[in-house]
Amino acid sequence: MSKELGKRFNYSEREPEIYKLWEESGFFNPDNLPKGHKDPFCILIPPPNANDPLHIGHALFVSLQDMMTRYARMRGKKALWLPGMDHAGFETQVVYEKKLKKQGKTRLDMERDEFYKQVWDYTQKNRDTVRGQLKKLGASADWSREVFTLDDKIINTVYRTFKKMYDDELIYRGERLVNYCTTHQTAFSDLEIVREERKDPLYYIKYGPLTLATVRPETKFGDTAIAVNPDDKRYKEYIGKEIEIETVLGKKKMKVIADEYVDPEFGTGVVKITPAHDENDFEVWLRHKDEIPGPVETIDKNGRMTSVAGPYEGMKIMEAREKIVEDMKNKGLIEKIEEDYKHSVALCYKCKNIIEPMLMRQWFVKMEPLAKPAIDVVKKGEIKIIPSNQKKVYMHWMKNIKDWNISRQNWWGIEIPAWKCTACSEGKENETWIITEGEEPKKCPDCNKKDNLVRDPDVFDTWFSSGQWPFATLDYPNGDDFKTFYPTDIMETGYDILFFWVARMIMLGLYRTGEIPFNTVYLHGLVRDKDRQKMSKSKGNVIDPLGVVEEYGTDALRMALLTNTTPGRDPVLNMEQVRGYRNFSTKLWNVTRFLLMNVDAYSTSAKEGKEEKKMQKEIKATAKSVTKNMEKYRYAQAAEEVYHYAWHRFADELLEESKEIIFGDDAQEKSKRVTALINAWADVLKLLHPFMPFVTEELYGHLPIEDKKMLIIEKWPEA
RNA sequence: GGGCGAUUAGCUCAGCUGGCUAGAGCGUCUCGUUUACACCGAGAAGGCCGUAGGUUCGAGUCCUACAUCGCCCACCA
Repeated sequence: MSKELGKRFNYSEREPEIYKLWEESGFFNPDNLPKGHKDPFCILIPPPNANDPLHIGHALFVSLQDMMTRYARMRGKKALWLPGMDHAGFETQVVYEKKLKKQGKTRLDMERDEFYKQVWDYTQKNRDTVRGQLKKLGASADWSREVFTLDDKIINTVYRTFKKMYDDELIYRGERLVNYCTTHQTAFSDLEIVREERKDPLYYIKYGPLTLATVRPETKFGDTAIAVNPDDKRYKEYIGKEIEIETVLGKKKMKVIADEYVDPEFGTGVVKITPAHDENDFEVWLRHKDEIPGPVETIDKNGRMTSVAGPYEGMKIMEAREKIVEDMKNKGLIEKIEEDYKHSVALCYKCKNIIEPMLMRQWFVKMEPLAKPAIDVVKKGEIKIIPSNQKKVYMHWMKNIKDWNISRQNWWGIEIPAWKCTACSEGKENETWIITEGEEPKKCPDCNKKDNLVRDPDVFDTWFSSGQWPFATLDYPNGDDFKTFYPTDIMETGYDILFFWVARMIMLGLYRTGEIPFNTVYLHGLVRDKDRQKMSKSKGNVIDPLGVVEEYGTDALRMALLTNTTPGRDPVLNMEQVRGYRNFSTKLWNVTRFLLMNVDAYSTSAKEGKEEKKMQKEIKATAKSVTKNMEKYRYAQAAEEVYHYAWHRFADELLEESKEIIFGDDAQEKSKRVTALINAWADVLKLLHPFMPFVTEELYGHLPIEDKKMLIIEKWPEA
C-alpha cells in the first residue's frame, strides 16, 4: 500500500484509472451499494444535447451534481444519479442541417426517413463522445440506467400523456397566430423567441380621410378594417362606417370599428387591423368577427409576399416594404415618416431573424389548469426553489401563463401521434383527428375507411417530452425505480431553463403522477469568463472543459467551479484559480507523502495525548461546520472551508508544529502524533472527496487505515 | 412598462438568522534553496463594504430613496 509516492499527482494518467476502479466497483449503481445505504436519493442529469461536445456549462452542472451525489452516497444514502442524453429535436436538426450545408446539401435532398436515420446515427456517435466526457469529469452516474430521450419507454410515456391530455381536453387543435421563423420553417412557443429593441421608420399613411401609423406597410394588403378607440372624439363620426381609401393597388373600401385596444395617444390614434400578421389585430378580429372580414395572408411561409400583394408577389418582406413605400410616396399616400422609431421586435432565438406571426393550425396545451397545482406546490413549499428569489420569477410566469404550442415543423423529433381523415375533414372548420398512444389507427371513425388517414407531419416541441423526464425515466407507474426514487431529491439546473424545463416538469409531473417530481430545485448560473463576459464562440472566449482537465486535472477544474458558484448567480471561471486548485491538489499529495514517510510510526493502538485530542476535536468541528454548509446548499463555502483547513491549518500549522516530535527521539510521542495526524487527514480527504474525487480517492488508498473501503463509499465524518 | 439581481482589496468573488479588529484566490512587495511540497514557506502592503438618509447599544449585513451596471418578463401599432 505505502509504496513511494512521486512528487505530484499524475492526473492525466491516474484519473482515468481511478474512474475505472469506481466503475468496476459497481457503486455508481445504487443497487450495488452496501446494505447500510437505505434512504433513496436521486438526481436526474439534465440530459445534454447529443449534438455537440460538452462546454463549460456542462462541467459546472456535472461538478455540482456529482458533488451532491457523492456527498449523499457518503452520507449513507442509496444514491442514484441518473444519466441521460437529449435528442434535442430542433437544436440537433439545426446543427445537422448546418453540416449538410457545408457539403452543399439540404435535408430536402432526401426522404424524411433517410434524414432521420442520418441524424439518429449522428446523435448516437455524439452520445459516446458526451458519455466519455462526462466520465472524464468524474461523473459518478449509473451508466447501466442511461436513458436517451428517444428510447421507447420515453416515447411511449409521451404518447400516453398526449392521449390522456387530449381525452382530458387539455390539448386542442387551434388555428392561431404562432411565432414562425421563416428561416427554420417552423413555429415556436413563446419561450423560443427573444425580443430586441430596434429602430425602424414609422410610416404615417393616408387611409382615405384618416391617417395611421405603422412600421409594417407591407402587410397592408391584409388589412380587413381600421380601428379607433371608442372614446376618441376625433373619429366618432367614422365608427361603423365604411370609408374609401386609396392604396397602391387602387381604391378599396374598409370599415372603421371601435376597440378599446387602440391607444388614442399613440400616433394618430388610428390603427389598421391586419389579423393574419399581428396578434393584437387577430384578437381585435375575434372580437369583431361579425363586422369585419377574417385574416388575409400577405406573407407566406418562406417570408415572401403572397398573390394578394399583386405586383409585389414573391418579393421578400424588406424588399417589398421598400418598394411599397416608394410607390406610396409617389402616389402621395405617405404623410410623414418618423425615422428612428424605437420598438421591440420578436426574433428567432437561434438565427435572430425576425419572427413572423403566422396563422397556422397547431396543437396547443391548455396551461391554466396545469399551472394551478404547480403554483400551489411551490407556494406551500412542497417544492423548494433555491435561490428563493427565483420563486417570484416562477410565480409570475406561472400566473400569466399562456397556452403552449407544442407542434414543430421539423423532421427530427418525436412524431405527434395524431391522424386526420382528409376525406372527412375536407373543408370543415373542425377537423376530425384521431389521437392514439402511438399505434396507427385502423380506420376513420366517421367514414370507417383507412385510405384517407394521414399522420400529422409535425413533431413535438422537445420540451414537451423532456418535461416528462422525471417520471418517464423512472418507469412510471410500475417501475421499481419510480417507486423508490420518485419524487426525486434535487433538480439541479440553470436558471435560464426555469420556464422551459423546470416549470413544465412540475406541471406535467403533477398531472401524470399526482406527485411533485422533485423536492428541491437548485438553480445555478451561466459560467462567465474572468471579465464577466458570457462565453460564446464568436467572442472567442469559450473555455473547453476537457482542455482544462488535460492541463490541470479534473479536480482542479471542479474545485474552481464549485468555489465560485452560489445559487442563482453567474459563476466566474478563470485559469489562475484553476491553477491555484491544481496547486492545492499537489499540496494534498505532499501532505500525504510526508505522512507516509513516517507511516511506520502509525499504530492503531497509539494512545492520544492532549494535543492529539485537540486535533481530533478540531477536525470534528470542521466537519460539523462543513456539513452544515452542505445541508444549506452553501457548497462554495463548504469547499473553501475544507480547503482552508487542509492547507492553512493542517499543513501549515499542525504539520509544521509536529515536525519537532516527528523528527525527535521519543518514539512513543511520535507514534501518538503520526497516528493522530493520519486519522485526521483521512477525515480531511473524506470531506474533500465530493469536490475533488480523484486525488482524494488516490491518496486515501495509500493511508494505513484499518477496515478501509473505497473512499467513494466511506462514511462522511459526522459531527 | 413590470420584476429580479449586483455595486466589498489592483482583478474575480465570499461574507448564512446584524457583533468584523471585513475574508479567499490570483496579482504586488520583502525575506527564506529547513531532509512533504518553489505547483513551497514566513511576512507585508492594499478596503470611509456605490451615494444619502433611517432603525439599533451596535449595520457590508435590516429599512427607504438615489445612482450606475446586468438579467428576466411584457401585444402598444
